[in-house]
Amino acid sequence: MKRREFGQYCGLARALELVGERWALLIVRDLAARPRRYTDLIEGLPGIPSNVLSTRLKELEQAGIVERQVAPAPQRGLVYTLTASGRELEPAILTLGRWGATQLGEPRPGEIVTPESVTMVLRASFNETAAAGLTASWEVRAPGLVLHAVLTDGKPDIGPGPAPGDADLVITVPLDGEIPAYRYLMQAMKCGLVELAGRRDLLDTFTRVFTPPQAV
Amino acid sequence: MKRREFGQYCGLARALELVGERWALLIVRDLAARPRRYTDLIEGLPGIPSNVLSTRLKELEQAGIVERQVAPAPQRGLVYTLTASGRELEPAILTLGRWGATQLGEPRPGEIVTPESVTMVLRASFNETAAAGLTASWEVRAPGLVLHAVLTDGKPDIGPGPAPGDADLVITVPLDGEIPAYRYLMQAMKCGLVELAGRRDLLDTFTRVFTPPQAV
DNA sequence: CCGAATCCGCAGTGATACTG
DNA sequence: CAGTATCACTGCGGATTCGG
Repeated sequence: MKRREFGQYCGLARALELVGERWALLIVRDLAARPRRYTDLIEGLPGIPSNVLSTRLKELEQAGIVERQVAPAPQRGLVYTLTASGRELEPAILTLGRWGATQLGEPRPGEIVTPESVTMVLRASFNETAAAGLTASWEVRAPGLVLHAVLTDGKPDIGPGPAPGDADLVITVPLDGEIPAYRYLMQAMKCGLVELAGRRDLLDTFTRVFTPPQAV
Repeated sequence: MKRREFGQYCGLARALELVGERWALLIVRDLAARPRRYTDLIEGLPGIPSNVLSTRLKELEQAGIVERQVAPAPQRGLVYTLTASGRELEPAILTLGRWGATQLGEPRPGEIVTPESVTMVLRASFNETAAAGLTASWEVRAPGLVLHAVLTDGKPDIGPGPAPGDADLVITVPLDGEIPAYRYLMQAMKCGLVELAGRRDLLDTFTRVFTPPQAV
């Protein structure tokens, strides 16, 4: 399985050799949100051919970016996880995603939103300065979507699924239809078109902490 | 020329649709260093097929990332430049390149280094904190390579070619052979195996300003 | 059901040659 | 110098099949 090379001794070229193939960075993004099984990945990557996913996972495993593990406690089966160097890709993914977000425009027909993509946008929108020193937890709910964001002394834990323990504030965005994109979630929050349960004063904190300095 | 899509309303997916095709980000990297002509690009991207370069440039132009211009003063001809949104890709390129640099290992046989790639590594290595408030200029020379780095009150101008005006310090790295990779340049500087012309005290400043906090 | 492997048609790519 | 043109090849997309 000889991989195609760029012939340059350059960090960018090497990065593209390792994660530049089609679908590769999207797979890493999904795994950065949380460990996933093969079929979870298929579901979160609309239209990926199963043979391509299989090939990418092997390449990423060989590159030391992805690990294949037997799932721990309840559900057994195989899960794919990022290794340490895979996790170090997160800043690159977030930075590239921030740029892409400026090019998004309106959703095109058929384009979907997944919990993993919203998770990464939420991480990309995290404003370290605004969060400094804060401790609080939120749970965001919308159709097909539950996310948690926990701040511990300014350090974020942002991911899909409910907050561990009880969230200080549960924000429910009462929209219809499919999973809404992050921008529509934030729009609803800033207009107050949300249902709150818990410390209502933390809604404003949330929008400030999850709006990047340069805006998305 | 229908472009392949990922079917996700997500910044990362959109970014990959726009600059995820083979060679695209390397072309953007070369143009981020300085405007280049078609044949300059061919020369700086070892092994790129000319038809692929041609196709990519058209796609990038249509995406509003690259502009085709008639060269200004002396040499006439066509040059390709980044648009504003193309220039906004630079943080993403630098971040991805920093990750790739951690995966580089030793140069593989036949891998080359180009002035554009070294320029981008120099920009990626810039340490804003260490540079704060400084004003100074350097010129780095090595076989096949001349770079300038100008600091004005902490603001960097880093690119290929000699410094505008006279550099405060000219650092010549006396190596043989092809263009050396950035890491070898820095190694030589930190060991003092360089020739200096100008304010010799600025050598140490240079190595501090161009070593990122987490090291490359 | 999960986790793939296999087969096929086609589009994107690589290599080379050629042209305004 | 700045690209087209041609053609072989391979990776990708789509579907189906297969073993645990």
